Amino acid sequence: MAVTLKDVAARAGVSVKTASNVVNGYSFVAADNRRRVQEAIEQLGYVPNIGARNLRRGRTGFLTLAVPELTNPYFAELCGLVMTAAARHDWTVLIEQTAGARERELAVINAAHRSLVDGVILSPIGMHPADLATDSAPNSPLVLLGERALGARVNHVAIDNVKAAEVATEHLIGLGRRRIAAIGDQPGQNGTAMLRLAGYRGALRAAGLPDDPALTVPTPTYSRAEGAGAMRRLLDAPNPPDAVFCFNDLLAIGAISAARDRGLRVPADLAVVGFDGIEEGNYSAPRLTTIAPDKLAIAEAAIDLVKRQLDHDGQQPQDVTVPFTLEIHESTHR
Amino acid sequence: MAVTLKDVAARAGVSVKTASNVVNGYSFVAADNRRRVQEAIEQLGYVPNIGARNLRRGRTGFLTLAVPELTNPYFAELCGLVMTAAARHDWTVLIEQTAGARERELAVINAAHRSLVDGVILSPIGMHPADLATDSAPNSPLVLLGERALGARVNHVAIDNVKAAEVATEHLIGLGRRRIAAIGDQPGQNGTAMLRLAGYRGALRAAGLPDDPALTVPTPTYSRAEGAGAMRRLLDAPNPPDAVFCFNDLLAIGAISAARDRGLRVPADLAVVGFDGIEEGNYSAPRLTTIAPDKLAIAEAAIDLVKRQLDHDGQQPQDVTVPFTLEIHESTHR
DNA sequence: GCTTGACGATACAACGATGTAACAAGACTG
DNA sequence: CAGTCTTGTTACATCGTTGTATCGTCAAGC
Repeated sequence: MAVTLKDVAARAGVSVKTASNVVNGYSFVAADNRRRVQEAIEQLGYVPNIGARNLRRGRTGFLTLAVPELTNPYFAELCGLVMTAAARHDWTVLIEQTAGARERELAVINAAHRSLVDGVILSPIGMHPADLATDSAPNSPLVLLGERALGARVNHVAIDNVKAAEVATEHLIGLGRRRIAAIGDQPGQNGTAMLRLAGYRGALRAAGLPDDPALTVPTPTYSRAEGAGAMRRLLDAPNPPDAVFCFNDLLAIGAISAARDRGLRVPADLAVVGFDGIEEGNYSAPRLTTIAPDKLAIAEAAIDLVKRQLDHDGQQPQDVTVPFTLEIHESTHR
Repeated sequence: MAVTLKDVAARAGVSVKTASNVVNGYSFVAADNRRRVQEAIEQLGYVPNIGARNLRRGRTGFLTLAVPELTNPYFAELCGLVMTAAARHDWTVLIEQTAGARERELAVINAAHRSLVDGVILSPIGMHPADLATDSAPNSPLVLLGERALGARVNHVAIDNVKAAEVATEHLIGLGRRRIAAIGDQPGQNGTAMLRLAGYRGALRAAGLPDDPALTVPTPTYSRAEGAGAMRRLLDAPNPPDAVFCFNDLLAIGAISAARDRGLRVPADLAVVGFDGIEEGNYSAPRLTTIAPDKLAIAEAAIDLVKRQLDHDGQQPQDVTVPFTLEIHESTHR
C-alpha cells in the first residue's frame, strides 16, 4: 500500500541502498542518480517508514511524558513546553495520563512502551521509593519531575518545594494573618505535598505561630472540587482561618469559589495563595497570588537530562533545581 | 541490550516462533514448553518490541490527534477523552499542537508521520477547503473535528454550531438584553467561527433586533487575553453592549475579567455566554453560562470513524453530529 | 494397517530501513 | 607500472517480530 524505498529505487533505476543514501544525505552519490532518486521520491510521494528506520537504528525517536492529568492546566502547560524542547532533538513526545495511580506510574516505567521510547519523563504521585529500587538498572533514561523526596538514585528536576512553601506562608504572615490554613496535604504519600507541608510548618514556627492541626486539610488529589470541599470544612469548623495556603492553584480556585459562596470577601476576610502559576489564576476573580515554578526551565532540564544519559551511558543521576517566583496578585492584596 | 524473543527462546530451550506463540496466546503449545517460556519471560523481564511487531503486522498502533493548543482546557479535556477511547482499541495517541497554523495542520495530514500512524484526528482552524481536495485519496483515515464548513469529502464530527449559537443568543434575548455583542469571529477563515456567527445573526434577525457590525469583534485566536482585549474595545466604543456571546469559554473568561476591571457587574450590567463547557467556567466568578458540547461523544465518534474506515476500505466519509447543552449559570442569571 | 486429522514444533521469509563489506573503475602516488 | 586512494554502486545481513509452509508424532476411524 504505502510507498517504500524499493519502489523509489525501482523507478529511479538504482539499488535500494543508493536510494537510501540519497534520503540520508550520503555524499558520494552521482549527481545524475541523486536527481533521479529525488524525482522518484517526489513523484511517488515517498515518506520513510519511521518505525522500520528506528528498528534498524535502535533508537525510537519517542519520549514518554507521563503526567497525572492533562486537564490540570499546570501539566497541560508543561506538556506543551516539553514537546517544544523535545522537538529540538527530533523527539516526538508520547503523553500518558497516570491519574496519580501508583500502578499506572509503574506501568509507564516498566511495561510495554519501554521498548518503544528512548526515555521516560514522569511526574510521579503515587509511587513509593521502594518501587524504584527494584528497577535498579533501567535500560532507558528516566527523569522524575518534582519529587525529590523519593531518595532513589534517579534524575530529578524540581524547584525547592520547602523553600517555596516557606515563601508563600511568610507572605501571608507578612500580611498580618495569624490563622493560616494549608490545603492539599497527602498523608501517606511522601512526595511534594510532604515538602510543602514542611515549608509551611517551618514558616509558622519561625514566626512563632502555633501549628493547629485543624488547619491542615488533606485532599486525595488536586482539583477545584476538592479545594472547594476542603474550604467548606475549614469554614464549618469553629475558629476558621484568615488565610489559606493551597498546595496548587486548582485547590486555591476551588477554595476561593467556596469562600465566595459563603459570602466571604477575598482577600479582605480570607487571603489565598496558590501554587503552580497557571494562566487561569491571572484571570480569576480575584486574581490569584501563586508560587510560579519556572516551567520552561523544568521542561528543558528534563529533556537535557534524558539526552545526557543517552549520550553518556554511565552518567550519574542528577538533581536539577529550577527557580520559582512568588507572584503577588489580588487574592492576597492588603 | 534489550531482551528479545531470541533470548527467551534460548533460555526456554525452544524455537523463537514457539516463544512468540506463547506470547500471542496461540493454543497449541505443550504445557511444559509454555511454562518454561513464561518463566524465561519472567526472569529476563522480556517486553515485546512494539515497533517490530507493528512493522511486521503492517499497523503502527498510533493515532495522531492534532489540536491547536493543549493549554486550551477544552482541548486538554478532549485529548484525555480521545486517549481513553483509543486505548480500548490498543491505540496510542500522538498529540500534536498546530497553533491553528495552516501549514502545520497540513503537515500533520501529509508529512512524515503519515507512515507512522494508522489515522489522524485533526481539529482544524487555519486550513482551506482546497487543501483537502488535493489530498483526494488519503492512505490512512482522517477525521476532522468541528469543521463542517470544509465541504470536502472527509469524516466530520461536530455539534450543530449554527443551532448552538442560536440557542446561546436566544437565551440572552430571553433575558431582555437588546445590545448583544459577539466576540470571536474570524473573517477569512471559513470554519467554526463562521457558523457561530451565522447562528448569532440568525437569532438576532428572528427576534427583530438589528445586527450592529460594531458589536461583532473578531479575534485572531481564542485566548483569555484576546477576550479581555475585545471586551475593552467594546466598552470603549459609544453605546456598549448589555450582553456578549463569546465563541469560546476562554474568550468569555477574559471578557468577564476586563468588564470587572471597568467596574461592571456581571450579569447585572453585562450578561456573558461562553462556548465549550470547560471545567474552569464552573469555578469562575461568576460561574459561566456556556454551550457544552458532549465531548465524550465527540471523542468516541472520532475513534469509531477511524476504526470503521480502517476496517472497511471503501467506506464513504461520514458526518456525525453530537449533542450539546446550554448550561445556565451565574453569568446570565437575572 | 492405512488414512485422516489434530496437535506441536520448527525453519524460513518477510515487514522497511540501514550498516557492512565487497567490488569496480578511474585517479592519484612512488 | 604496481600499488593505494577516492568515488560510486551494489548484494547481503540485520533489527525483532510474526505469517506461511512444512514436518513430524500420535490417536482415532474404517
